[in-house]
Amino acid sequence: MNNPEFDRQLKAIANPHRLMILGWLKDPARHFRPQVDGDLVEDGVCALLIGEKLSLAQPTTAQHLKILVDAGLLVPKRIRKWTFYRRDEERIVTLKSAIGTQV
Amino acid sequence: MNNPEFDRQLKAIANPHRLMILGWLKDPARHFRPQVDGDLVEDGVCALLIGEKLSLAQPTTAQHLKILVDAGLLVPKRIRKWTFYRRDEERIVTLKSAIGTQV
DNA sequence: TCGTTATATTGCAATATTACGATTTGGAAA
DNA sequence: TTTCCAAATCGTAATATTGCAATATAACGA
Repeated sequence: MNNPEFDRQLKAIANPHRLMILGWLKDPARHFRPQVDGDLVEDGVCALLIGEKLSLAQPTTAQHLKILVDAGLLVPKRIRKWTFYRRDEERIVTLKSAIGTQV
Repeated sequence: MNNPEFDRQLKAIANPHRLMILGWLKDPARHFRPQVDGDLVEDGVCALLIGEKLSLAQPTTAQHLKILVDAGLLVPKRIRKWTFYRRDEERIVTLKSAIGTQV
């Protein structure tokens, strides 16, 4: 019943900015301009572009991304100078299913 | 996209104590002893019994219940001296569906 | 009316969350 | 190496959340 990871995931999605990030990353090509390095879909979206769209300072964006990564909902991938983020669809499906049974 | 009610509902379920309340109220007869007034299923569960099971002070329990009621997930019903709480299954289904599409 | 019981409200402390500026780290280019 | 850029971390302020004690309100019963 008392599942710390589940609780961390619920807290992770209980924020409008982080919900927006998750929403945009469902279809990166639709929401972000092409990147020089890293494929939008394969590798994910550069933290810089996400922060730009959020209109939040860089450390704040980094913090939100960390919360989503720590919750297991996003996968980070470092390529050269940048960190790209994509959804972990499997974990997200599992989370939704847990919400379905536990809420 | 920016839906204040949806955000309030996500915050409401992002707490272990409130998750427990929602879980117990799925099958009140399984988790609570019979009540003198008010049918466990029809009317809901008395705040006293919920607080007892939570092992939290009465004002804290009342606060958690208020957050769930304000989010539209619980329905309160005052009968005589007591307030009974039951799940608003319709709103909860709608919330789950919104999580399904928005997360 | 008075006392008791159940719930709600208020005030407050401890902690968590969210935001930012400043600084550090890691990698790439000059 | 030095410089530059992206990201991460640190320190801190503002605000929100969570808990409790004290008190108020509402409903009942004697």
